[in-house]
Amino acid sequence: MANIRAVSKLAGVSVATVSRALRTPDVVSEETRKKVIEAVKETGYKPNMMARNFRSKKSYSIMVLVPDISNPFFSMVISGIQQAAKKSGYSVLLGNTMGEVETERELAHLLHTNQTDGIIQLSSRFPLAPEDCEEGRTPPVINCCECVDDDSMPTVTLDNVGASRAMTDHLFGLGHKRIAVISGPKGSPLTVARLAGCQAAMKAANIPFDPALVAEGDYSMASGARAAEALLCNSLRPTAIVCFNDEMAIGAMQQIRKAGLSVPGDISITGFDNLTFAAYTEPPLTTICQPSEAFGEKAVEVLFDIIEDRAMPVRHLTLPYELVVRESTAPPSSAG
Amino acid sequence: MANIRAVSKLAGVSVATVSRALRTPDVVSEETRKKVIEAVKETGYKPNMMARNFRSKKSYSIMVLVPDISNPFFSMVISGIQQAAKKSGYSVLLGNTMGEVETERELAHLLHTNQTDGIIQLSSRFPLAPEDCEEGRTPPVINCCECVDDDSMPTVTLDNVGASRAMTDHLFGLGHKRIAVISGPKGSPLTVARLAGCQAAMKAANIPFDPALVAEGDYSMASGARAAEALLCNSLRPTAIVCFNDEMAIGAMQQIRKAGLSVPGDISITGFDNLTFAAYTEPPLTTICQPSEAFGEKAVEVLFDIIEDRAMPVRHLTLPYELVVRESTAPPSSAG
DNA sequence: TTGAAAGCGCTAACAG
DNA sequence: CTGTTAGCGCTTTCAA
Repeated sequence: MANIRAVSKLAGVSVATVSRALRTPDVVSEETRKKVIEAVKETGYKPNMMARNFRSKKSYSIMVLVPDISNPFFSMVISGIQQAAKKSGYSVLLGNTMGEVETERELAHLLHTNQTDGIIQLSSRFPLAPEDCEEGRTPPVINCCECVDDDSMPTVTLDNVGASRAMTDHLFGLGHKRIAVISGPKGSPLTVARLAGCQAAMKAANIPFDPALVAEGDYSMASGARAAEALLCNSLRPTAIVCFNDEMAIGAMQQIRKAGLSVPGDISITGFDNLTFAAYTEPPLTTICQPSEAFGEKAVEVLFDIIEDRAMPVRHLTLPYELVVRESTAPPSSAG
Repeated sequence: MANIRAVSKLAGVSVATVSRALRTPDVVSEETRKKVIEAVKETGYKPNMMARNFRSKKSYSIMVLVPDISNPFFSMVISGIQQAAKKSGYSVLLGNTMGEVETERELAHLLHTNQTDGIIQLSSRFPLAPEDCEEGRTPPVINCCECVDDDSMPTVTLDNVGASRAMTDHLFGLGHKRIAVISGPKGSPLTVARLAGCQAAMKAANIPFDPALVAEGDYSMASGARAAEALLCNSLRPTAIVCFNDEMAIGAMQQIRKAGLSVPGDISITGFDNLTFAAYTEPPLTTICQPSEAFGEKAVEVLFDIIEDRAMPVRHLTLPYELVVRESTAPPSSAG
């Protein structure tokens, strides 16, 4: 492979000039630039990015940590990240963590070995090992589309409280009074936020909150089915179930069918995320649309603010949700 | 950040010795090794991978080109790739191409700028631009889980002919005679292979192949719905539809419901891929299970054979499918 | 087993 | 505007 020296020789200029002609063309004369371009073509020269990055102490890559890449919601966010990164000439390293702290830390370690310039974490944990972050400056690590307990980490997040409140209000508007919830892991910041939204709506509607109507899931379809099964055992059956993601809603719907009940005839179901699949369930799912691609774009912006040490880094960004009403919600049959 | 020189000073050895103690420990004396380890700890030294890679002319990363990362099947394959890559100390660069040739080439170009050591392409095209591959040696580019027309590119693929034949046979076994197909883009190698499987089964069963019963889709749910709509207009309605992926099957099922027909009562439906969602559709989907994670692992193996210039590179690998029978298939109602 | 020294390909002062 | 020069941090001969 031709290197910069070969080009400089052929063009009859110094290597520095070649470098400049390529990186900062406006700083070399028209004539030299032409000679260089010509020589580049002739030699088939491709700059060695490894050398370039090494020299400039930047990898021009960011890493996205994702608990489970086969979750379609995360893939859409990642898609947004990649698009935005590409615009700035960055590439995206994938870090599938399977939710394991150890794997997360291992991957986050790449930051300190100069293999990546920044990290976008899609789950709520701060990924750096304690020994990895004793520096004074803000580490280039941000969170995207999750809630985080400590706010040392910049975030791009949804108005989760507002969204779940809007969803609960939608059900109240249809006449539901006994509303159950299939939540994420209890205690996780995201669950806490969404639960708060539901409770706020109930409070405003003067309906007491019944903890027995909250079943815990882990965002998988199987867990949604299990949780629904538990809820159906309740002496007084709920007339609606708010699920904290679409997968659990899909699992719940299957379980409800198995129990011989119908959606929304007997029970209304709602999801969260608006996966492409949500429009194709039977019945199509009422859900909250998260701007997944925008999440990715914004996350990249915020991260670059830190990486490039900009004066005014945005710390916390909240993106808007949208309630998407489909056929999985309807007024309760035995109204009142 | 402490560098190798700082460590060597503190340990009272040369930088070469530090490098050796870290990379090839068995070649330095027990005593020196200890001194070095100690100094590494004290200084908090982390080797600069950018420098290391630059020096050794390897990026230790591979790139996966994927037409659409939000397709759950691809994400599972990618997950397998990442796991296998990590085992060998490689990281995975993501290349979402949105199916665009231009983007593919742009990304594949990273190979020639030393930003990646190899490419796993998840769609059927050879991704290198012509001007990028005039070398003598095999480019480190392989295909995974797609069929490819020219066999210059090594592949890891499914027995697609066998799988679609098995699926068609399953339907014959149930008594179906009029079987329609919702295929991928016509002419694409994958479509050709799967269609061949269906036709082989039909031929063996002495049932003539009717081109009017093949509707084209693009693997999206929406396209599956459209294709089903077209097929339902057919004067003689099919009793079963073989779809070339699960998403199109899901779209088709919705369309069939909309037409007031039932699955499998009026029409049996089959998919391909066995997405997690396939077990949760209404009714649960009969489909072909592809070993998606194994795809990734094998692909990495084959790619490494090329990257590391092994003597006996495997060129073409075929992985086994599995027929998963669920409730979307049943004997035709008006049998015969 | 270790050290000295060269140099990977490039960028970035600093002079001119 | 351009050339000279000095490295970036590491690995890898080559000698000792």
